[in-house]
Amino acid sequence: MPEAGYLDKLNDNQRAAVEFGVGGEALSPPLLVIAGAGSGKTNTLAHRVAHLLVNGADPRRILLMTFSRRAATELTRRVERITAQAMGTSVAAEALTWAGTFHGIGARILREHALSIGLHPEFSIHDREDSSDLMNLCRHGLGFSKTESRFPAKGTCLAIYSRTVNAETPLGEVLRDSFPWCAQWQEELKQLFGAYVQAKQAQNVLDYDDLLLAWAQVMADPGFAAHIGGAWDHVLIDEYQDTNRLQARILKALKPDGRGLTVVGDDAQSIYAFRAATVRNILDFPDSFDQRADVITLDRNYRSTQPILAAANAVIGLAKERFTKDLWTERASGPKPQLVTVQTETEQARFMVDRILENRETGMKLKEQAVLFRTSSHSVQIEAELTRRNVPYVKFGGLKFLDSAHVKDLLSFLRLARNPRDRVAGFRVLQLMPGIGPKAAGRILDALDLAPDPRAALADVAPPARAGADWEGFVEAMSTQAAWPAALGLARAWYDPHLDRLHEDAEARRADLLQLEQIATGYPSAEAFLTDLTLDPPDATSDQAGAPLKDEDYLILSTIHSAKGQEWKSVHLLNAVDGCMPSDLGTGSSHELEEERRLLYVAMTRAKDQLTLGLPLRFYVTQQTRNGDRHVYAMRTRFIPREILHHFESVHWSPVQHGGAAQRPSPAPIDVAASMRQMWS
DNA sequence: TATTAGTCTCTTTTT
DNA sequence: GAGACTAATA
Repeated sequence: MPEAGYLDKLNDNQRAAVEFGVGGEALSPPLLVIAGAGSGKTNTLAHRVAHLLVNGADPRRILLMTFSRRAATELTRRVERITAQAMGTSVAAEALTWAGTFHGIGARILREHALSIGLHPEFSIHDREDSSDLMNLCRHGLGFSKTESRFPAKGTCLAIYSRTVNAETPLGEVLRDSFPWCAQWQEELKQLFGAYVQAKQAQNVLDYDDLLLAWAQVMADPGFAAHIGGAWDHVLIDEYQDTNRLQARILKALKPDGRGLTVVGDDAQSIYAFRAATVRNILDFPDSFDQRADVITLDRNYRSTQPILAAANAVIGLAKERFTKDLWTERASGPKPQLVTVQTETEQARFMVDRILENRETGMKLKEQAVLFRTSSHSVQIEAELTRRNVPYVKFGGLKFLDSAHVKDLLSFLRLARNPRDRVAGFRVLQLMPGIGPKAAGRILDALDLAPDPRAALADVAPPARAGADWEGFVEAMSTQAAWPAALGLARAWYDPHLDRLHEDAEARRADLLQLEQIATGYPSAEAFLTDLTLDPPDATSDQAGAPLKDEDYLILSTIHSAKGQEWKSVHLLNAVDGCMPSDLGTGSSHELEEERRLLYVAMTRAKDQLTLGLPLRFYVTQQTRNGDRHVYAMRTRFIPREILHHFESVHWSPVQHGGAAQRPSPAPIDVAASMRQMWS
């Protein structure tokens, strides 16, 4: 009998979730764990996996699907620790080979079985940007860019396509419910999507949706489904409230009777409906198998103090529909969350940074604090203030490393070298050379398309006169077969002169590319590198003020979406005003409005000890400049109405009382320290 | 045909 | 304040 002491620290419900159905003769019946914010969800899930291992489960036959790769890594790390404690020897985390996101696992399965399901094993994966570029090519090809009244933009087309696929809903319904202003284009869109799918197949590429769609489609074959599903005894899914119908269908096909299946989630934290996630998945889960799934609820919160939790409960308590109970905690002491009224966003930024540095003086590290916001662009003011006062920070969400032009250029070259039929990559790369525009690029790609061996055909292509010497270098770089990771060095050597010509700030961008090469050396192959980079791009861009070193202390800035699953001692939420929370784009249907409410709830429940909501009375809007006034007078968010205001402490702050607005605020202590260190480093 | 300058619209959250 | 499309120019 294995040592069971490792379960002692769990509470009764957590323990029930961990031990449910483990150790019996058969696989456990389906289990749904409703885990409220801060209820020890990850810990419970990790313990359940560890408990399975301790009871003899084979780690290679466990499938763990989480929302992000970061979550998967964290989970496997904890499993390793717990098993080490329980069994003395550690089950190597590498043995848990099947841990990742739905998309990541899908990509892996499709690649492994590519030949038997009619896919090319070297297919490339398009990220959203690439996908909308391809959609745009199709859109032009069909002549929809020249319609009399304006045809939906490429991004909108892709969003509509993506929703029909992920929600498994007919186009007509999607248009009616989510994109009513595009409803007149139904026939054209249908035609466009047909062309888009054809283009993807001809070019040997899959987009994000295909990773799920193709997976789901091969699972429709009972023999194949049994083969794939039989590879795992236990399937555990985290953040189940953020899965969509397509994902639910895959899950059902993997484990038709639900045995061995565990899903964990919290309907109050469902914030990805815009990506076709539906809370119905979690609500309908118990009844979707012959044997009804058991439900275990974790409602004890270990994270936040009572006043913070009370305020969060009050906010979510006003939701129209709700299925989980209020959370409770024994962390009684602590101040109420503060609602801080300031005049402008600039003042808000100044106040927040003051508060953050005050906290730091009392011993709270920057890393233990975070600034959260609804929209990536809301952070510009605070970023400026942090830079001015020399406070290091890292921003999550918003612009990614991969979104910058130079990184995309280089990766496109790499992709084109692997897969010369990848038209999006080709279109981009060719136009980097002077004298080649859309027309010439299209002509060259057409020639490659017709050739049986596109790589060889490249040498025969007549280059446009003006491309000249650049063209020769390009053909040479394309036809050189280099081993990995030397191939990336080769690509960079090719790109280098173009970088100088195209960008003013070539030096900064060159540093990014060097960093990319560093990352690349950690991967065994170009495929693995490109796939990983597309499915799980690095968050931070390096051109931000002093990209902090790993061991240095830095503040976290994050969108609320990217803050999922995290926690900090002190959380500062920007712009708790109507128009930002809820976003004025998200107030269309009550459906969307409820999601915005949950978003506020998620933000508030990230805080352990201190929660501050900023309330600028006036903020600038970039919208509706034609109406003249560049700013708007804001109201407190509608999600904190007067009835629940007593859960908060209202504060007015103005720079005059706090050191004076006229004189320059004296530099913060950290400023001095940092610059002194810099003198000698 | 490529490039540039100028006018227009739309602006979230992410795998 | 950027991307998309158009018109004018090299």
